[in-house]
Amino acid sequence: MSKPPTIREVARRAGVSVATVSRVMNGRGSVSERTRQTVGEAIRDTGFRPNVIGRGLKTARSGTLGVLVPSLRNPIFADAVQGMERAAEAGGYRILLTSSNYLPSKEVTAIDVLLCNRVEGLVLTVADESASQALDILDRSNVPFVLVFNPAGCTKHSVVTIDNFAAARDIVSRLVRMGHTRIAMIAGDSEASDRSNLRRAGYEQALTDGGLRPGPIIEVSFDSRVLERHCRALSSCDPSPTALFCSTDMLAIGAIRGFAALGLKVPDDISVAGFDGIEVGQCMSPSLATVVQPAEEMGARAVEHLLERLNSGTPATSMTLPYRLRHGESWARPAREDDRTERDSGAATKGTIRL
Amino acid sequence: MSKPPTIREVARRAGVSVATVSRVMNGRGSVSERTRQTVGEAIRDTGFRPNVIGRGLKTARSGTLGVLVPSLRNPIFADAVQGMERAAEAGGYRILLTSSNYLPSKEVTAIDVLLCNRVEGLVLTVADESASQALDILDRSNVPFVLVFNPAGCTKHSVVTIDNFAAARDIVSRLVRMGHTRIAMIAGDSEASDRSNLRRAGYEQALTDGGLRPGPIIEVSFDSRVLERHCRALSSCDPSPTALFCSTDMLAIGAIRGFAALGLKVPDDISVAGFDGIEVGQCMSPSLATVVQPAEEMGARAVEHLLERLNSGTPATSMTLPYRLRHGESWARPAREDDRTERDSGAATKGTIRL
DNA sequence: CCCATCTTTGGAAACGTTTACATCGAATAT
DNA sequence: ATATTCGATGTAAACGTTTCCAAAGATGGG
Repeated sequence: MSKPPTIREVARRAGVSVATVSRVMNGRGSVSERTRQTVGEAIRDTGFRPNVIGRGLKTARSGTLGVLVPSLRNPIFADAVQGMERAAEAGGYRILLTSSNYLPSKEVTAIDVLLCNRVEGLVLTVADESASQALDILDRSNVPFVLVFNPAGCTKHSVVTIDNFAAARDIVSRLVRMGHTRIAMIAGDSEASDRSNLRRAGYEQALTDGGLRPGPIIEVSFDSRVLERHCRALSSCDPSPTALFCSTDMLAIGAIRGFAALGLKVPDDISVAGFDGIEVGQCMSPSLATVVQPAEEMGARAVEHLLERLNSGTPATSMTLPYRLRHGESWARPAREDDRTERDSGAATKGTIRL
Repeated sequence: MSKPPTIREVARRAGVSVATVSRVMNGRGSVSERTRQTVGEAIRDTGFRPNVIGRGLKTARSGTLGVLVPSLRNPIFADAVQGMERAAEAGGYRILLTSSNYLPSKEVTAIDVLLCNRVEGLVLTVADESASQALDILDRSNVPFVLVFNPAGCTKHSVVTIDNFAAARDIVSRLVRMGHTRIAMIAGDSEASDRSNLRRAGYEQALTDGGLRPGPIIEVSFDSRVLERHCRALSSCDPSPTALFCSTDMLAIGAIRGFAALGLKVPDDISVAGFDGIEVGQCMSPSLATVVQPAEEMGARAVEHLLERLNSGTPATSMTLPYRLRHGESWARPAREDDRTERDSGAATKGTIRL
């Protein structure tokens, strides 16, 4: 376990001072061609790798960005992190990765750890922007940060997001225009997510616009994978919904699976629409109709904006990227004639079901 | 942009020396209860956060682990990284994340960056263990590392993996026992992956064991998403295969999608089996029959083993975790009677097709 | 009451860099 | 030839910690 060589050993070997070696490495200051060569050889011979910790201490720059996401197990975040990594690498930065598992308490400790590591900036997704203790800490910290996915609530923060409300409204409107009248929703636990709330509001707006009543809404814990129970509850409503909007693709996929387990066919028996646009959605059968968030791009843009703030002092800015609807085989016009014509007949189950 | 407070300011505020503050923070050395209180208050008042860079320089410990994976866009790696993050956090370590996009050249530069950052250890997945320049660099570096997913080739490295050969053989044997006689394979670019090669070997072994000839093998670029072309090529073989084994779930999902686009039903017209066990596989319809790698656990175990080597000097060790077969709706007995009985009739297309 | 021991504390060096400043020789301008 | 400038290089301080060592005060046994 021999220690790696230091700049001092390189200097000794090249017969110059450490300052000169440093100048050669960073290309700053003037160095004669001859010494530049000599030093270069010494670096190669010794296998010297500059210690960025030592450098960071002196320059007060760590060269790292902190990233905090709820979980990499949801591809939407994995994709975003992939984009962040790409952009960070392009900018010469490294990524310190943490995850919160959707727990606000872990958000706080993670932020704390990242700040101790003197990340130069952060990109993060919090459960609820308006009530995040983690953001309070960050606000006090003087370290610039960019939120991803979180809605652009207040203008003082940099945010890269899409219009969750409009997107949800749009896709649910599609269902309405297809002729669906009883449209249910499965929403991720709303306490845990400001996004989920906005999507739910968009859903309700679309129904109102269409002269329909919000159908049953089922709230599920955020990382639910098994949704048979919830699907059963939906299908046993009378009359049962002909369409279902889920606040994330992961939930939508679970729901399609749940319906299948109950012997219900999607979209023949019920249409399903998701939200996120994760890649597997379009690879499965039926392919998932959904709102596509450009997750990887969002991650990349977030980092790019962060680096601009860091390097050029650009002010904090919010970016609302375009989303798009992706059509899929998971939705269709309702099968039965009466489902297609009936409007606001009043029988739809209302209110929120908690399971 | 005021600088964060340093230990010196805390010391001044508490009226003690920096040494004492350091002792309070680290709980080392003896400090009277009274000063411990005073210092604690000073820390809280100033909002002091110890600068781990300064600490790292002195202690020669960065508190970070480097992680290198091909891409987070494949959930198998995202899951593994999630496991690594969890284990690292539990051990008081941070994760420096890089990705290679399956490019050996990026593997090298990423490793270099991580070493400059003085990671205390690494967890990585390389394209090909036996020919990885990145591993050569690491071998020379004295920094302990653990491979994940890569086959346990030589014993000198720590590896956390499954038996790729046996797993592939087992799942393909299932297809054979179901009665399939013409079983094709779609394999990720074998130059890029030692795993893919092993899985292919397992596939061939299963067929040989069953007295069958290897069917057509199609090699595709590793990150292929669109597989219609390849599916078309398979279905136009005469006689066409009744089953398909894919070297990753992502490929299998793409293939199922591809067949659907051609109007072919899985498993009615062709059975499909995957490899990896990513979560979405069991949520889609048809659910994907596959080999399940415990990705998250593998990541966690890799980090745990690494930390043990780091902290207790445990020697490098290989860990081959159990895999399991997950049955799914994507496979079934072949439909036509002749497909079920025919053995080695010799008509199966042979050799590797490159698309 | 003194010496030995132990607890508590502070001073200062070190970790590996960068960089402001000083130095020195050579080249250019006058 | 001298003054001036400039290029190349070295010296040393600084970044924020930890930790070795010494010192000072407290405690207690004799």
